[in-house]
Amino acid sequence: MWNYRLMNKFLKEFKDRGFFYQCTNEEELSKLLDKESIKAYIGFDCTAESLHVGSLLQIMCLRLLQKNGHRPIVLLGGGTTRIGDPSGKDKTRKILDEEEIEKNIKNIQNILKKFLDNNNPKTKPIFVNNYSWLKNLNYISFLRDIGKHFTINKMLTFDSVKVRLDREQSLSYMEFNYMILQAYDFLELNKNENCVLQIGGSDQWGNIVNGVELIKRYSNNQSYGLTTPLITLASGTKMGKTENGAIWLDKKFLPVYDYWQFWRNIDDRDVIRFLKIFTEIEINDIEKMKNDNINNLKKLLANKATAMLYGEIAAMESENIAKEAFSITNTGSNLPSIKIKIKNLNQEINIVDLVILSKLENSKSEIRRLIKGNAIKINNKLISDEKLIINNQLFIDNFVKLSIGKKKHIKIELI
RNA sequence: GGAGGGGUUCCAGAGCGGUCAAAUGGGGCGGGCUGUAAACCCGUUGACUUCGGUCUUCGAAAGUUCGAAUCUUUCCCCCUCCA
Repeated sequence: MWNYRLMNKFLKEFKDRGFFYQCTNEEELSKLLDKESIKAYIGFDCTAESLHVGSLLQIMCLRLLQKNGHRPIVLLGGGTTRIGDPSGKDKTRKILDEEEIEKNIKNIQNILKKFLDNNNPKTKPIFVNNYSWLKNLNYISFLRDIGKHFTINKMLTFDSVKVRLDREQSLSYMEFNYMILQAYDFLELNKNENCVLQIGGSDQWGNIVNGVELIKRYSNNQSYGLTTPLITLASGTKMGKTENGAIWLDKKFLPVYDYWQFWRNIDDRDVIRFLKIFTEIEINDIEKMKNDNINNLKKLLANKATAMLYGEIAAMESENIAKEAFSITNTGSNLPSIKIKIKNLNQEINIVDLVILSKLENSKSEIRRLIKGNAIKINNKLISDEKLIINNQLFIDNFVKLSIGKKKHIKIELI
């Protein structure tokens, strides 16, 4: 009996770190990975202009492949995004126009490049866009060559389809075809790039298996599928989206400091698990840390995760900003700043209007409520009067520190 | 095609002529406790306000009424059952 100790190094780490959910044939895949350097692909959806932490696990998989000498293929779903994956979706998504998709692809590709090693010729990522082969498909020949390998009977049993049918939510023929197209992508990459493995989230299992089977039937080649679990937070919610918006992997949409804070504020129960998944600290070292001070571990997580995307310096800066923001003795000269024109201040300004200018809040009622709830501070001093007039004298070296609640701190600077 | 049920504030879901900016729960936000955690407790959750009020909301439009989320008409959309 084949056992864990004989497992391939990549696969072992994949499991140890908590990336593993299902595999089409673990033993064979392990042997193959031992024998040669392979190409594996992960597909990314291009419905949004950027990726968010929900995709980070897949990105870590790509890095792990590289680390073990395998070559990742990044498939940007330029074609399939035009269709929309029904998996996990209640309703048909709105269909994006061409320009938007092209823009998204470009942006997403840039993000991925930041995470990957683009220099080693052996493991350098290959970026492909499935639109390049899907756009020219001939319907009749596609049905004859590919369509004949799929039975409706089986397609109807897939979760993505079943859920929609069970709830009597309409599923368009277009979306119904998504799984065939994804299977076809795998076949295409298998033929042209000799790609033998597809990795994806657990919700992609059905689509991945379809690909493996299609390849088998069409060209009698063996290929493999590997899925990762859906990462949830201890609080039970899906990772990646908060009330205030998604945790984007792009500073255009989420400032570096906020990204750092996201990791810094992770639930205690998630810290060790996330260190394994989202950092590349050796597993053994993480095991040893289990009893370390939890807040230091969170900082470590925040620093490592931020450094991976934005570099060590940016991570350090974020840590320093946090130190300032949360210390009461400091007025926080390095805090993120909002610049307002001196003439807007016009000698004096009402506190409520000042907060509006800071753009941290956009409703005056809300600001008044916050003041009543002891949430607003200027230079660390609690504001209790909503009619307070702020004048130049409060500005030290031309700035004031404005705090809303415990976590939002900025510097307002006069220019 | 026939017969019914429904669309309410971020979500779920009450209300069914005035006391409704709309119960309750969830979520969010803020405060307390702490550790920038969890749990728990408290407050808050349309906008503007000279804090007296004012304005905009209950699928859309028109109407009845002193007064409508609540009644009428038309329209749009969703669901259940039958064919």
